Formats: sequence, C-alpha cells, structure tokens
Amino acid sequence: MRPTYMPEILPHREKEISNLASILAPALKGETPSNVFIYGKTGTGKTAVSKFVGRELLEKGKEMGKKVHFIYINCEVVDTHYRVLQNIANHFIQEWADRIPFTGWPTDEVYSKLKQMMDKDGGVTVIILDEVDKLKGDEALYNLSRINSDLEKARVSVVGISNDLKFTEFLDPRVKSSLGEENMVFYPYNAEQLQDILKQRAELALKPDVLKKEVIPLCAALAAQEHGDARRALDLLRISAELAEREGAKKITERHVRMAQNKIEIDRVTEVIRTLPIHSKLVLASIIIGEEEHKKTGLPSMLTTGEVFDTYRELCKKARVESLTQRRIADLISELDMLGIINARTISKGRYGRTREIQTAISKDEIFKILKEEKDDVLNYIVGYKKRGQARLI
DNA sequence: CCTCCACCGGAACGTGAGGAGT
DNA sequence: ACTCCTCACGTTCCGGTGGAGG
Repeated sequence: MRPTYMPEILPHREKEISNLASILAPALKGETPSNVFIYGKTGTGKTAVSKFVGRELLEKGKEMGKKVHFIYINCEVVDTHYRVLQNIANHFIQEWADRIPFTGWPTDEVYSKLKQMMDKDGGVTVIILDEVDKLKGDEALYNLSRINSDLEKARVSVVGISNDLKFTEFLDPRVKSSLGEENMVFYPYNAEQLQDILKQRAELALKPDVLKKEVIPLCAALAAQEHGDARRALDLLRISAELAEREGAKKITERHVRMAQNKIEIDRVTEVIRTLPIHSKLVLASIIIGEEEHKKTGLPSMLTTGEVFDTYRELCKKARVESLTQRRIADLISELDMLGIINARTISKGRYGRTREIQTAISKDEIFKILKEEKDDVLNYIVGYKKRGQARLI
C-alpha cells in the first residue's frame, strides 16, 4: 500500500495509458515520438501511468528486437542541469569505471559525451522528467528539447511531468513549444474510482475479511474531498490498518480511519511547525500565550494583531532576540493562516479600528507539545518561561 | 452622516546568502 | 578566488478602510 508500489493494473487510467502509449508508440518503429507534457494534481496517477507505459514500451521493444530505452528521472532528487545530463549519459555506460562522475566535468562535455553515447547506440530513448518544475534553471530542458537535431541516428523524446499548471509560462518559448507538442491533463479521481483503487490494493495487502464494509468508502470519500488524491486514500487505508494492528483489533473499522485521518493531519502540522523559522514560532507562541491570558481574564479567545505583536515583542526581549516590525509580523500571521495553523480574518471594530481576529486553528496543547520538543535555545527559554506560569505579559 | 481608530496591505528599497560564470 | 546576479527576507513609508460612536 505504499504509493511507490506499482500494481499490474491501474484502474480508471485506461484512457490515459492508451493515450500516452499511442504517443510513444512510434519509438517501436524507430521513429521519434512527440515530446509530451503531463499535468495533474498530486495522486492522480501521473507517475504511475508513465512508469507503467515505460515498462510496457521496454517489453514490447525487447519482443520486437528494437532498441528502446526508458529513463525515469525525478527532478526533485536530480535537480541540476549537470546531474540530469550525467544521469542520462550514465544509463548508456556499462563500465563502472567509465561512468561520468557526480562532479568535475564541464557541463557541455557531459552533453557531448551523451550525444556520442546515444549515437553509438542508435536507439530511441524516452526520458521521463518527473516533477520537472523542481529543476533549477531551464538549460537542461533546452538541451534535451533540441538534442534531436544534434544527433545522427539516435532519437530522443521527453515526457515532462508537473503538478503546476502554470509551469510552462515561465519557460523559454522555444523550450515551451518543443516540449509541449502533446499535452495531457490528469483529472482527479472521484470517490467511486478511489474505491476501486483501494479495493484492488486491499486485496493484495490485507488478509480477507479484515475490513469492515464502511472502511473503503470512507477512505475514498475523505480522499475525494482532498481533490481526489489516490496517494492520500492509500495512506489512509494503510495507516488505519497499522493502527488497527497495533491495538490488536480483529478488524479495521471506521474509528481506525478517523484516527488515521487525525494522525495524518497532526503529522502534517507537526512537520510544518517544526520547520517554521524562529520568528514565526515566536509569533505562534505569542498567540498561544495571548489565548491563555484571555481565558484567565474571561475575554473571548480572539486576539488582535496588536496584542499578538505586543506579546511577541515581550518574548523577544525576554529571549534576547531582536524583534521584527509589526508590518512583518502581519505577514507572518498571514502565512500561519495559510498553513492552517491559525485562523485570521480581518474585521472592523468601528471606532476601535480595523484589525484581524486571530485564533489557533488546532489544539493549543498539540502546538505546545511540538514547540516543547524544540531544540532551539530561544524556544526552550520561552517554553520554560510559560511553563513556570510567568506568562503575564499583556 | 461624518469621524477616526488601529490596523491592512501595496510599493520601493536594502541586505546577505548562495549559485553561475570565469 | 573573484565578480556578478538572483532571490528570500525585512524595513520604511504610506495611502486605504469598515463601521461604532458621536
């Protein structure tokens, strides 16, 4: 049930598979397939479909005795011009000693070596560039998009995958037109389709009869709300199963799914908070302190930007950190809002000005727990500060 | 109906870190 | 090792504003 697992059948992606396959099929006749751009949100099967088609292509190629190559590169991992070319070139080099090193060569020399190796081989190569928007600079794309005119015999086709619909807008127009010969959009799965996917995987991964019948529909429905993300659906089912197993339950129930949903959300928030820059954490701490303070004095739990800023400044002073300006803090508050950690909406209090009402969006204790694990000296000080009940700052 | 508070949020600018080229 | 360039992060400055209270 890991998202990396590649099943034999991809439910509800038949159309996409045959579409991509027919675009890439000319490779089997030794001709150049068009370059393709694939768009789609996370968990819509972009990677799975292209890997699937790639595998088929290799098999058919072997069957028909055609020289076909299929190279998959994840640009989040391999994210520079040099490393992309190096990766592709090394695919054609069998001898370990001859491989192109991680670093050291001029980039254009890697490019010439690549061309030389490809021509020596003379086959058709399909290159998948997954998460191509993560690539730094567009030189790699530029090189690959015009490599065919530099090659004698060999042929190259590039499949770019991105979940950013606007990605190509920022590209060099030449690259854009060359890579976008064909475009495909992967639409999100709906709840029923997600159910089919889950059923298929559950059969492979779980013993029979361990699922209560409402489990799969619920996982599917929850994931469908989240723009039909198949990865999310599978995660839900997998974590539900793990939770059920951990508590020694005989069956996976709706309760486990709810727990899994909760766990995923907490994990997400934990990760977000943990990686927040120090001043954002201080702002977050200020909001928690402010809310506690309000509770003590019986005020509603809403805070204003001004209050948060005052508390924040106090914290900075106590912790001997230089404080940022209110303007900047206003932006940090907006960011926390966007991340879903707090809720902030602008309201007018008439005579008493215009401000934002700020409130934590998730449990204060949860946030506090995460901040407490913080290794940062400043935060330690503040957490200790608050714990000793000295949070009398307003 | 007007005023005026306490911010909002846009714009221009400064700065240092890090990547590319040489 | 050097320069140049870009980009994220912040600051400064300031015009704009919804609506309670006069």
